[in-house]
Order: sequence, then structure tokens, then C-alpha cells
Amino acid sequence: MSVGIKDVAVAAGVSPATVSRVLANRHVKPDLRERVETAIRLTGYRPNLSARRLRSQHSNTIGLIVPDIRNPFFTALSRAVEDAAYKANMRVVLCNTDENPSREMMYLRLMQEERVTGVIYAPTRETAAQLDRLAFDFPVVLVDRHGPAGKHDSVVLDNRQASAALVEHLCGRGFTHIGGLFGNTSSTARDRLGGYTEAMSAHGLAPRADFVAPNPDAAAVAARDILSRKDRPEALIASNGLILLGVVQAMRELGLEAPKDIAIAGFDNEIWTALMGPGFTVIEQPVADIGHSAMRLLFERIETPDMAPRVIMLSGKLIERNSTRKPC
Amino acid sequence: MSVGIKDVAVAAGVSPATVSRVLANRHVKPDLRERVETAIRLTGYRPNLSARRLRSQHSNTIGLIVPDIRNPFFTALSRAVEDAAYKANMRVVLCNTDENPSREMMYLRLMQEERVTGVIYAPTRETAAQLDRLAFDFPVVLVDRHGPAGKHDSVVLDNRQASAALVEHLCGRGFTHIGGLFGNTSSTARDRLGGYTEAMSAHGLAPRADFVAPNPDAAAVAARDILSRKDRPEALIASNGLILLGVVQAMRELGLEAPKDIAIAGFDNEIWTALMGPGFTVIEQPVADIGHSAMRLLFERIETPDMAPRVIMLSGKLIERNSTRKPC
DNA sequence: CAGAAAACTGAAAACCTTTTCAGATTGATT
DNA sequence: AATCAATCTGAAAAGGTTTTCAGTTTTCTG
Repeated sequence: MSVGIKDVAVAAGVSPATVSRVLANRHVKPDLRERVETAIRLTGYRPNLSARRLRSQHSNTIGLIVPDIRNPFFTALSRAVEDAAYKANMRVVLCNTDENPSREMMYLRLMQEERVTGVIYAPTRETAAQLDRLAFDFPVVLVDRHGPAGKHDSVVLDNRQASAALVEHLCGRGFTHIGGLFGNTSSTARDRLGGYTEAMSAHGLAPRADFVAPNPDAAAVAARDILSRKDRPEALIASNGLILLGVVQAMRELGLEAPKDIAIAGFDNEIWTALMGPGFTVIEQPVADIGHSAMRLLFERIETPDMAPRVIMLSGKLIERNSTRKPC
Repeated sequence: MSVGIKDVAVAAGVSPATVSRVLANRHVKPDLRERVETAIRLTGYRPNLSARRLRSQHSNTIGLIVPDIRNPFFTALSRAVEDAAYKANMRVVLCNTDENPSREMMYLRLMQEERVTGVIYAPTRETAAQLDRLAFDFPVVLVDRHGPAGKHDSVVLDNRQASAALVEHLCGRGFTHIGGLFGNTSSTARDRLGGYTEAMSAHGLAPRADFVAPNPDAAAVAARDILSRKDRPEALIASNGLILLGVVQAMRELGLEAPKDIAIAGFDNEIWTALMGPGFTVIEQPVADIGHSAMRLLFERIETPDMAPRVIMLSGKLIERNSTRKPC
């Protein structure tokens, strides 16, 4: 029914092996090659990737495992990964874990069954912690989040530095009572917390951090609480774009405005951060760069499996907007 | 090296066929099944999906072809599709076309080679137009956009109605000079234009439509022009979320505010539309529903290949916010 | 309890390629 | 012109599973 390499071979008066070689661009004499190529065109042959993968033992597939593609950071990441992948003639299969360790495990198992060439993966802290106990048959590059101390290839933002930069910025503008609202699932949130705490201490200020599931709704609930406290902070740092959104929502509900009632700073330079209200001060992540770097690391790891693990740390860029202006 | 079904068979003292049957949950006597299952556990066997696909001739893979995953509508759609897919034990491979017909063709060809079970696809108008000349070996469900008159399974918003609802709403609030900024690549934008034009005419009003590539930057450029005209409209409709974003950006640059200087309405109920400025009046699309319906259609088509094509048309929901309040 | 039907199992074929191996051809070198 | 190396080609094996076919065991029926 479907036309295979054999049919092409017959049509071209040649052996299947030769057709295969033409397809793989190996040396076959011009006249034969010619005949095969027209035969391919005539028969409308399309290779069967399953067969090809089975025999050649590599899948041309990379897995992308992220918490939730709806987080704009991961959306942009996935786009970068997909572009790089298809340029290298690879497919991307997409997996959302919802920060759920058991979903993570099931997807990792799936990647194994799929015999993927490699995986790009943003693990929860829980799974990341036992990452070296897990042994994979494929290279894994962690992205946005790291595993146990430098044991795995990874591409992350310099989160401590970025977080500290936010604190510096707020201090520079005269704020001293600076709160932070951090995600509770990722190493990234932890690192941002670390940078925040250190920088606060360095300025002799008392850190005051809260933790929350990294989604707008949960963040809004927490933010409502923080913003309603008697000792409401003068400034609040949100540890990612979704949490920032929750904070903004809570402020709206409480009728508060930045920077008049409280200064706000966060992560992820989503379009709306520039367009909404006063404009929000954020750390911009080089997300396309993160994606491309991850793919590069992956390819290099495939090339040279025994290389020592590498951690690429990219720096964020502080984008100052009016949400952190000191109200006169 | 890798443990296969044969190794399991040996370990269990049984034939490979039996192992296969256990795996596929077919009738095999309890004691054998037991032995096989422990053998599987002991050996750490993981099926090889390529081999399985090659032999069984179905791939458990569905392709998702969208213009750009970064468009939040398609992000949400992909999430819905992925959820449904993995529930049905299928993988999703993701393809971004950038509204580029040649990329569309290459991805469709790829889907063919991948022998996918089916494809969910948001085509450009250009490719959609010749969709019945293309013959695929797999079922295709169009989503968000339709092909030539009801010839293909598809799930779309009732775009004409939704667009008309926006016009009605604006008329009801006393606006008469209502402009529209529409995308220029999709059937959807066309339909929204149609609804807009009709509804305007029905009210004896003159439609005034502009067209633009459906991304924020292009939309901002066009919007700057529209908003700077001497006869700037009293109200402006943006035909999707990205274009709405461009409009908002242009307004900000020009120092205009909704609804004071101009009323704004659009499509896609992104979080920011509720949170930004006055709150933006939009048509909310039941995007998760669209994704699930598409998957359902796909599965039913696989089940019953000869069924007549079906078009599911879902209605949008008008969400009134203050961007369309009549300024006193 | 015999015979028929049903359920179960294993050997081997099949799925479609790529790859290996060996043979054949070509081209270069003496 | 003969030899050697290099290049090219085809036959056949291999990759890991499912499926078919046929044979065996069990269950059911009368």
C-alpha cells in the first residue's frame, strides 16, 4: 500500500541498499543516483521514520519537559528549542509536568521508551534532588533550574545576582522595608531567595520572604495577605512572571497602586510589564539564548559523552520602570 | 545492551509472543502473566516505541501545527491538546509555522513521514485554500481556522457572531465611528472582518477596516497610524490578542487612554486584559474546549474514517470591561 | 466421558529501514 | 599489462516488536 524503499528500488532498477545510500547522501555513481532520484519523485516515496529509527538506533527526537507551557518563560523557551531542533532535523515532543513529580517520572520513563536523543528539562526541586540517583540512557540538559551541585549540564540565569540587583536597585531608590514573594517548587526560586536574603543582609536590612505555588492565583491570594498587613512592606519583589501577575491582581483588588502605595519589582520581561500601569521594573531573562544554549550543550554532550558537566550561567538585565520610583 | 522483549521472555521462561501479549493486556494465564510481570520488573524492561510503531503500524503520535506557540491562544490550545493526548497515551509533536506556507508544507510532509495518527492544524489562508487538493494519509482536524467550505473536520469560534457582538456592544454604548484592525493571514480574521462589516452595515454605519500581520509589533505600527488620523475612530476593534496588545502599545506611545480618547475592544481574554488600565472588553474564547473538541473530532475520525466532515462552532463570550465605557 | 469449542501458547513471519560483508568495478601505479 | 587500492553495488542480516498460524491445553456441552 504505502510505497517503500523497495518499490523505489524496483522502479529504479537498483537495490534497496542503493536507494538508502542515495537518501543518506553517500557515494553512489551519478547515473544511478539520478535514476533513484527520479524514481523517488515518481513514486512519491516518503521515508518511514519508525523503521529508520529502529534500525539506525537514533530517534532524531528530543524531549522538552517543562512545568507548564503556559508560563510565558517556558513558552518562549520551547519556541527557541523547537527552532534549534528543526534546524538540526530533529523533532520536539512536548511534556507538561504541572510541577508534579510523579508526572515528571512518567515523562522521563516515556523519554526512555521513545529512545530520545536527549532531553531538555526543568525539574522540580523534589525530583532534582534525586537526579543523580536516576540514571538515564540519554543526555539531559537542565534548564532554568539546576540539579545537585554542578553534576549535570545546565543553563540557568544567575539568579542570586539578578535577585540582588533588584534589591540594590530598590535600596538605591531609598526603600528599606522590602518583601519578597517566592515560588516554592524550583531551585530557581530558592536561588532568587538566596540572592535577596544576602543582599538585604548586606545592607543591614531584614529580609521578609513568603512562599507560594508559582501561579497567578496562588500568588494573588498570598499577595492579598501581604498587602493587607499592618506592616505592609514599602516594596515587594515577585520571583517570577506568574507571581508578579498575581501580585498585580491583588493590588488591583485592594485598590493599591505602584509605586504610590508600594513599589513592585519582578522577573520576566513580558510585554504587559511595559504596558501596564506605571510599567513594572523587572529582570529580563535572555530566554531565547537560554534555549539555544541548552540545545548547544545537548548536542555537544551527544558529541562528547564523557565531557565534564558544564553549567552555563547567563545574566539577567535589570529593566527599570516606574513601578519602583520613590513616591515623593 | 538494552533489554528487549526477548530477554524478558528468557527470564520468564516463556516466548516473546507471550510477553507481548502480557504487555498488551491480552488473555494469558495468571501464572504465566505473573512470571512475565516479575521478569519485566527484574530486567527493567522498557518497550522500544520505534519497533512497536514499525510493526503495529500506528504511531501513537499526533502532530500539532500552529503558527506560533507564543501566541497565548495557541499556547493554551497546545496545553489542552497535550493533556487530552497523554490521557489517550499519545505523544504530541509541536510545529511552529510562523504563518509561513512553505514551513507548513514541510511540516505536513514531516507528519507524513512520522506516520502520525492525526494532525491538529491551524492553517494559513493560503494553504487552507488548496487543502482539498492535498491528500493526507492521516486525518486532519483544523482548529481556530477553517478550510474550503465544510470539507474538513474543524473546530472554530463563531467568529462572525463574536465580531458582531462586539459591534453591537459598542453601538449599544453609543459609539458609531468604529474601526477595526484585522489580521491578514487567517480565515479567522476574515470571518471576524465579515461579522464586523455586516453588523456595521446592519446599523447603517460605515465599516473602516485595516489589515496587518498578526503580531504586536506590526499591529502597533498600524495602530499608530490609525490613532493619528484626523478622523480617528471613536472605537477600535482588534481581531486578536496580539493585535490588541499592539494597539495598547501604540496608545501608550501616543499618550492616549481608553475609554477617554478611544474605546477599545478585542479578542482573547488574556489575564492582562483584566488587569491593565481600565480593563479591556474582549471576546473570551473557550480555548480549552476548542482543544478538547479538536481531539475528540480527531479520535472519532480515526474511529470512523468515512464520516461526513463536521464543523464544530463554539461561541465566544463577551466580557464587558471599562475600555468600552462611553466617556461622559 | 467423548467431542467440540474456546482459550491459550510458541514459532516464525512481517514491519521498513540501515548496515555489514563480500564481490565487482574502476582507476592508479609499477 | 598486471597488481593494488579505492570505490561502488547488491544480498542478506539486523533492529525489537506485533501478528498470524498452527498446535496444545482447557473448558464446556450433551
